[in-house]
Amino acid sequence: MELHKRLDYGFIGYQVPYIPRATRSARGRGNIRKKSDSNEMCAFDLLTTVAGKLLLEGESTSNSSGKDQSAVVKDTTETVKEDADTPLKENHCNERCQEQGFFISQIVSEAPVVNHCLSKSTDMLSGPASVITSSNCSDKLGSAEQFINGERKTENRNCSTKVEHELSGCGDFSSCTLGAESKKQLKINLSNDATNKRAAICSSEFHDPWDRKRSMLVASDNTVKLSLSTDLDPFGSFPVIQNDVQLANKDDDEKSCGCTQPSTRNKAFMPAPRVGDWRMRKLQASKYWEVNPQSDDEGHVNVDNETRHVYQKRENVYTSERSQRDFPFKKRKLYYCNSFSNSDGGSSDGICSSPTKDLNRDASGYSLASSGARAAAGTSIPKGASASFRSNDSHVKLKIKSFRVPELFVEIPENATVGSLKRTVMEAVTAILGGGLRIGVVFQGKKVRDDSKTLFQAGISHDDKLDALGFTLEPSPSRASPPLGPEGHSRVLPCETPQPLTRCSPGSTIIHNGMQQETYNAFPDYSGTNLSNFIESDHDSAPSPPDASLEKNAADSRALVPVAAMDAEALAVVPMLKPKRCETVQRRIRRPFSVFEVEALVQAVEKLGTGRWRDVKMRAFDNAKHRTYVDLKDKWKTLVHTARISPQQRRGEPVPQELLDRVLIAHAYWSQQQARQQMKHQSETRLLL
DNA sequence: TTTAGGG
DNA sequence: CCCTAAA
Repeated sequence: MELHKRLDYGFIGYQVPYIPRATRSARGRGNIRKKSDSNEMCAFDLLTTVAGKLLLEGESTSNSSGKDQSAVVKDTTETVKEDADTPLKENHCNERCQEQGFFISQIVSEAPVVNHCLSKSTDMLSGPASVITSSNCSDKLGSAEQFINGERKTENRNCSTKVEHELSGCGDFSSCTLGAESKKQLKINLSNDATNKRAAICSSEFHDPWDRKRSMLVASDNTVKLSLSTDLDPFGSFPVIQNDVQLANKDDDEKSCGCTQPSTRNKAFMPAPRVGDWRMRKLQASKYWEVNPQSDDEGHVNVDNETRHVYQKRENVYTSERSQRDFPFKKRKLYYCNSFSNSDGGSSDGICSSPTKDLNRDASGYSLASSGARAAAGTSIPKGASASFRSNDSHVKLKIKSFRVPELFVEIPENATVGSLKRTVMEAVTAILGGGLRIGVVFQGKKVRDDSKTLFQAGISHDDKLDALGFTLEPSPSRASPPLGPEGHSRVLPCETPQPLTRCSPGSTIIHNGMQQETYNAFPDYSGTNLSNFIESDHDSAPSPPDASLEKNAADSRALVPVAAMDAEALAVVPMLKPKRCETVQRRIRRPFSVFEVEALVQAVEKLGTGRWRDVKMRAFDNAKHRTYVDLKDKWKTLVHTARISPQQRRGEPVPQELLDRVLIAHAYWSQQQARQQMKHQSETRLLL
C-alpha cells in the first residue's frame, strides 16, 4: 500500500463561504430573526430559518459541482490561479488554505456597526500563506458583487476588489467597509507565519483565535465562519460566538476537545463534548467501509462514505482513513468528528425524545457548561435574569459565526498536481454541500433534535446562553446514504482497513444505545447515603431524565436490529477472530470524576486499601452504576499519577491538593502493606520448602 | 468475576 | 476508558 507516497490531507472541516442572505423584503437584513415570540419559536423554526439562509449557499455550491473551482494557491512563493470557470455569483467569498489547510471562509459581519476590523496586519499577514481562493471570489470578482441581492452590488464590488488585492499581494489589510445598508464586511485573513497561524478574522472586536498550530497539510478548521448576525443591536449586545478552537495545549481527548473548552467564551459553540475517542473512531472508520449507514443523523459517517466514493473514482486520488499516528492532530479530528457521530457522546441521540424533557444531557466533563445548560435548558426554571430578559425582549438574537462541517479525509499522491488536488477537494466539498444540507442545532454541547421544542424549552432563549448555541451543517439524509454498491465495497476493501470490519454500524445513533442506557440508569434512586450524596452531584451531570430514556431505549432497540444484520454481513465478508457484539464495542462515555467522587474514592481506599476495588465500589459507589470497580481502580491510578506530577501538568477539573496528598499517603501506605503481605507469603512458602 | 497492568 | 491475562 505504499506504492507511492501519499499526502494525507485532513480536512477536518471547511470554512464554508457564506453570505447571509438579506431578507428579501424589507424584513430585515439577513438576520435570523423570528418575529414571533421566541418562546414560541420552535427549534424547527430556527432550523428552518437558518437553513433558509444557507440554501443559497448550498445551491451555488451544488451548481458548481463537477466544475473546477478556481483556486488560488498561494504557496510560499507563488500564486497560482487556475481553472476558474464557475462563477458562483452568490458565493462571493474567499477561501483560504492555510498551511495546506483548506478552508473556505468568509466572514461576514452583518452587523450595523463594523468598520474596524482587519487592521491587524502585522502579525497576521506576514508571510506567504497557502491560500485557496475559489472562483467565486478571486476570479470572478466582477460577478461576485451580484451576490444575493442587488442592493449590495456596489458595496461588494469594493470589497471584492480589496480582497483580490489582498490575495494577490498579501499586503496589509486594513479594513473593508461595506455599504451602508447591510454593512457587510468581508474579512480575509492570510495568516502565514508558520508559527503564528491564525486566521485573523476579526469581526469588529472579535479576533478569531484559530490556532493553527498544526503541521502543514492540515486543514483544521471545520467551522464555517459566518455571521448571521441578526439585529440592529451593536455587537456587544449579544454574545459572540467565537470560534475559539483552542486546541493548543490541552489534551483534547482529556478534557476539552477544542470545543469543549474553547475558552470560556463559548464552550459549547463547538459542541462535541468530547465523547469521541480515537479508538472508537478507529473502529468506526473501518466500519464505514463496509457498512452502508443509513444513519441520517450522523452526517459525517455518510459523508465519509460518499467522499470515499468520490475519490475512488479517480485514479490516484482517493480518500481513506488516514492512519491515526500519521496525524498530529488526531485528537482534534476526533473532536470534530464528534459533532457528528458522537457528538454528544451519546447525548445527542435521543436527547430530545421527550419533547418536554430537559435535553440537557451532559457528557460529563462538560461540567461547567453543563451546569449552565441545566440552568438554561429544559425543565429547569429560568433564572430571574433570563426571565426578565425575556420580558423585555422575547426574541432570540443569534449570531451564527460558523457552522460545523463534516470532516473529510483526502489522500492524494504526492506527485499529484495542484490542480487535481483542487479538484479532489472540490469534489469532496461538493459531495457534501451539493447534496443538500441540513442544519443541526447544538446547544450547550448537545444536539438539539427535537424540532418541536421551543427555543424557550431548549433554553436557547436567554441571551447569556446563546454563546453555547451552535449550528452544524449536515449532509441531508437523502444524500447521506449514498448507494454504496457492491463494487463500492470491493473497491474499498483493498484499500486497507486492516482492522477487522467491525462490529458496529457507523451510525452512532445506534451505537450510543447501550451507553445511553447505562447512563440513564446510572442513577436510579438515591437513598441518601453520605457517599451517595457525592455521587448525586454527578447525577446532575448525568445527561438526561429517566423517562426520556425509556422512550429512547425503545427506539434504539429497534435501531439495533439492522446493526446486527449488517454486522453479520460484515463478518461474512471478513471473518473476524473475535466477533463481538455491538454493544461491547461502544466505548463508554467519558465521565470525569468529580471532586466529590474523588473524595469518596479516596476515603474508601484509605479504609479498604488498593487491592479491593470491588469493595471500594460497593462502599463508595454502589449507587453509581456507571462506575465500575475497574473504573475506580483506574481512577486511583490516575489520581496517584496526578498527585505525583506538578500541578501545572495536571488537567481537568483540579483535584484539591489535600485530596491528592491523601492519595499519596494512602497509596504509600497500602503499597507498603501489600509489600509486607508479599514478603510474608514468600517467607512462609520458603519456610515450607 | 476480580485484580492488576498495559494500552 | 479499554482490553486482558491471571487469579
